[in-house]
Amino acid sequence: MRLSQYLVPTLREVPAEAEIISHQLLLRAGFIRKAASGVYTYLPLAQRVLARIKAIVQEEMDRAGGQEILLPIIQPAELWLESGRWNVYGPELFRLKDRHGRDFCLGPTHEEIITDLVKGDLRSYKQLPLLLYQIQNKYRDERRPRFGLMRGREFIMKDLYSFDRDEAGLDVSYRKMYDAYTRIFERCGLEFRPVEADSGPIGGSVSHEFMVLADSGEGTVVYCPDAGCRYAANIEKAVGKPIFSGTDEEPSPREEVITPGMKTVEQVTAFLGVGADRLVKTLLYETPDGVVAALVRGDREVNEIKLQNVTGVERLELADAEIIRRVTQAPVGFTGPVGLDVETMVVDEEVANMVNCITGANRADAHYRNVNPGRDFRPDIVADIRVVDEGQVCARCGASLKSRRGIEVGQVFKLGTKYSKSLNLTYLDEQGGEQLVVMGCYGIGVSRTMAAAVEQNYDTDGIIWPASIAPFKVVVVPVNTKDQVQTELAEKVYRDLWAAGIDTMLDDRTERPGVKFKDADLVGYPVRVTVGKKAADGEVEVLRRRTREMHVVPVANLAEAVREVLAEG
RNA sequence: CGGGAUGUGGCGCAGCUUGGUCAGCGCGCUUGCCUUGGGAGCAAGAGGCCGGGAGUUCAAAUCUCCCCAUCCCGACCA
Repeated sequence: MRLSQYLVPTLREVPAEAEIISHQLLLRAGFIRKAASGVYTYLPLAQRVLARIKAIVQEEMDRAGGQEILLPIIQPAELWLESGRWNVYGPELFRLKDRHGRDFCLGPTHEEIITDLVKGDLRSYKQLPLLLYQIQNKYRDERRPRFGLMRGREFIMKDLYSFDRDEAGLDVSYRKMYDAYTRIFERCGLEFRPVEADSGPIGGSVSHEFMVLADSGEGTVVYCPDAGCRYAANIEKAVGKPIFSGTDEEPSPREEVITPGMKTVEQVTAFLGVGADRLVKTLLYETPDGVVAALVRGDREVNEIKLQNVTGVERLELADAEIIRRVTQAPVGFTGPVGLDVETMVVDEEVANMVNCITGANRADAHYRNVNPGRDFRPDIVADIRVVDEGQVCARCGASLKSRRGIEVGQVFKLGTKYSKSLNLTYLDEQGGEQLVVMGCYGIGVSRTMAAAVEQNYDTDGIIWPASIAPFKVVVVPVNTKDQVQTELAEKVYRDLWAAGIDTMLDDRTERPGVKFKDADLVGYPVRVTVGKKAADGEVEVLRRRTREMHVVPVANLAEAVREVLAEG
């Protein structure tokens, strides 16, 4: 391609709307333009990067036995009504009507339509396992689109669905996908980590997320630094070793202490001169099934996802002051479990084993000392409901946990029979018996992966594409366009590189060299071939974008030299 | 959906408090000259219903009201 004719509208200044690096650089380097909030046009360079990522995904899906299909983006409401998600999905579902007033939606995901497809054509165990996938635009009317491609309303995603005859089959499919994902992100040149994840509203038993490590990530990965342990989980899911405090004491009689205006853990611990680990925080949550109390140690936070999982409630919202007053007869800050009347009392495992702890007294300006679980209050559920973050202790090996920010680029789920049961997806086994299909689903955010790659590969001058997904591997820059020797050699070099099978851009614009160098850095071609003064001697410079290592190479050896640099990523 | 902010040539912004002389700056773009190893210089140009509507006024980018769009901060997800 010739840059003089190729649409790469680079910007010198950072567009005001872009906050994070990938958004800024993709706009500045001429990869994307915004069409509407959370909706982007992919210009030629971006389209090429996406094509490379997709190709890697396709190769690995096919290698694992996947078969690619293309599903409709416009989906009829009937399927969604049948699965119940037409109402459950809420305002995030893009809905539309046709001219007859019939309801449709733009697919945010494809479980319904693919299950419907398989239901129609799957009869026998002989057809299993079946792995079907598609790569296409998906739509979610996000509350708040942000960070450019990271959280768009239109985005490109790969989804694979696995259909197996039993759990053992699902295990095999899941493993295949897990391995395929590892290969995909490795091939994309990303530093990532597979982590245990909560399966959330999609449901199912086991789930892993693939997180690209980057400070701009919206998620947090908690991991064990011990090389032999390798425990890693999303903070939503992470478990730690429970630490029991004060267990060496004998239970003492409960007593009330006056704590005027002491509403926060800090205030109470400072006032009473004890550590926060001796306090119990009691938080009230409003749910469709009534008020839920959640008890964690004073120095812990409640993990609402864990809480939701153990209580099984559909929604969960921190209670407001009015509800707290109604339930506890006290203002915010003095809630405690003693004599508390709630629908469900969930107690963190650390709290359940505490001796002589301090809690609110459900009375303004008062706390209790020497409260003892079991004796002074009775938990309905004892479970791990606390946030486990950096500094806590690894449940497996006892090391001190670390955490990092991450961008979720993929997630794999074991769905089991959740969907096949509700949609009655069955097959006939060898005995002619009807069996539920066991399913899994596996997603990769393709457009998000492109953005994540930028978040991880840039410097002050621009993007540094990993060679495997770069839009072009090489840019050829003649320094002086008035110098015929240089321009002719650049043309030859350009043709030679293409002939050698290396995707190359020729910067044939009549710009001064500085402009072309700046653009080359910004766009992020992994290799720059500079045709300058040494052109007369048949020599050019090969510059590696990432490290700025440069060597002078005779044109005859150029393709080989370029390949060597590219092999380094 | 709550909270905050912003909308002025392609991009980045000033002007708004104190209505009039206010349509302006830098970058980019076009043409010419010049220059050619890190976003050069000179000169001449093109380009804007000041987000939209309604009002106030002799007069509105500027004041008022309504709407729209966009971005940032909090609860969800790839």
